[in-house]
Amino acid sequence: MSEERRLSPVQEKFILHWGEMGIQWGINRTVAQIHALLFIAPRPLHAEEITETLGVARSNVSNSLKELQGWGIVRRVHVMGDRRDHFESLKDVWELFRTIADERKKREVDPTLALLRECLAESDKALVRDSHTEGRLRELLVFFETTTGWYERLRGWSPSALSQLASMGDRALKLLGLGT
Amino acid sequence: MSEERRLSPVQEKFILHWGEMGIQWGINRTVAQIHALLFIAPRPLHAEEITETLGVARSNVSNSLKELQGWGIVRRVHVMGDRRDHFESLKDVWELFRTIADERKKREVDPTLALLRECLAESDKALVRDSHTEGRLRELLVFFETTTGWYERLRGWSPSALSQLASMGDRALKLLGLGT
DNA sequence: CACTCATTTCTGCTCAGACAGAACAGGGGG
DNA sequence: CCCCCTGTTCTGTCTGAGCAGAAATGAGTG
Repeated sequence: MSEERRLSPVQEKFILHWGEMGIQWGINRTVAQIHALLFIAPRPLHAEEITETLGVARSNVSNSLKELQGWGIVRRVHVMGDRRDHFESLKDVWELFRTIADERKKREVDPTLALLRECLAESDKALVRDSHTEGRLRELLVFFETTTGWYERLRGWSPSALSQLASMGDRALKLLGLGT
Repeated sequence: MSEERRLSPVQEKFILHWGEMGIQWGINRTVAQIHALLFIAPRPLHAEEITETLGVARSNVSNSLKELQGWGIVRRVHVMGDRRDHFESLKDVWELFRTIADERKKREVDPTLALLRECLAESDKALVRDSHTEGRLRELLVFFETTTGWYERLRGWSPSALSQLASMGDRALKLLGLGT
């Protein structure tokens, strides 16, 4: 029973903060906390450990883990000699955030693109044209198309390439003849 | 009374979608809907119009407008010969999202950076070092430092420079000798 | 084939955030 | 100077997400 792994003050602080951050970004607090715990855990944890460590109900942990797996940032692993499922987070930070970004794009940006195209199509065949609204929506569409196109190219680049590019800063722009 | 401006189906569709999107990103539905309405409105609207158009309480509109102003994406304007406050959204899409990104960075990313540094500092002087947690947090810190540094450089660039860079795609990388 | 252990699903409760309506404040204009 | 128009703040209600505990499912073992 109760291996009772106590969190260090630093760990607790981080997990609590991560939970609050989650809320700001539309992610359930417990889900975010569990992810934070798995992220700093030195080994895969099983549900019972999570339950005890965070003080939430087992069912809550179960559902939250399912959601995290749905996001693709937590996966089930098996530990030899233990029947229980264990869970671990993606550990590579770049991969982690790329995965989250991919998923958010799929869930939120793509449907928005679809909706904007739909709206513009309907607007086209409407009896009373509303060119102002149309213009606004078109600008939004261009924005999302441009940025997602950009993201899709970027996401394939290696972290090192990205960070090199970042560290080059404005020099990169000059090289490319894109100075402001 | 009741100028009763009715929304077109397209407008309604867009506003409702924008509201749902808001929720996904941790923004109140009504707040997002009001923003959507102001974004597509051809002229500044006063609170009463918003109340009627969206069918929400006046107080709700008042508070939501205050929040939108806090985000810096809606501002009060005065219309000649009308004592009532009128409100309009930022119309330039790039500026709009840059403003939102700036604000989210200030509210969420910067505090996270501060917290991670705090955690690492505390971890440094702890009696029992937890090098694993420390490592994870350090990686997160590097990630946030890198990406925010990158954002801070990028945010000054003109939309046209950004879209040119995007359209260049991988060629840009090759030019910079950063190919994967 | 029953029993145990692990996990998921179901059910109902709880509470925080969202909201409406009322009360309040104030500032022009008649 | 008073009253009306506009906007804000306050207060109570309500809804839905979040959650705990119970029940159900399943999987492995003796």
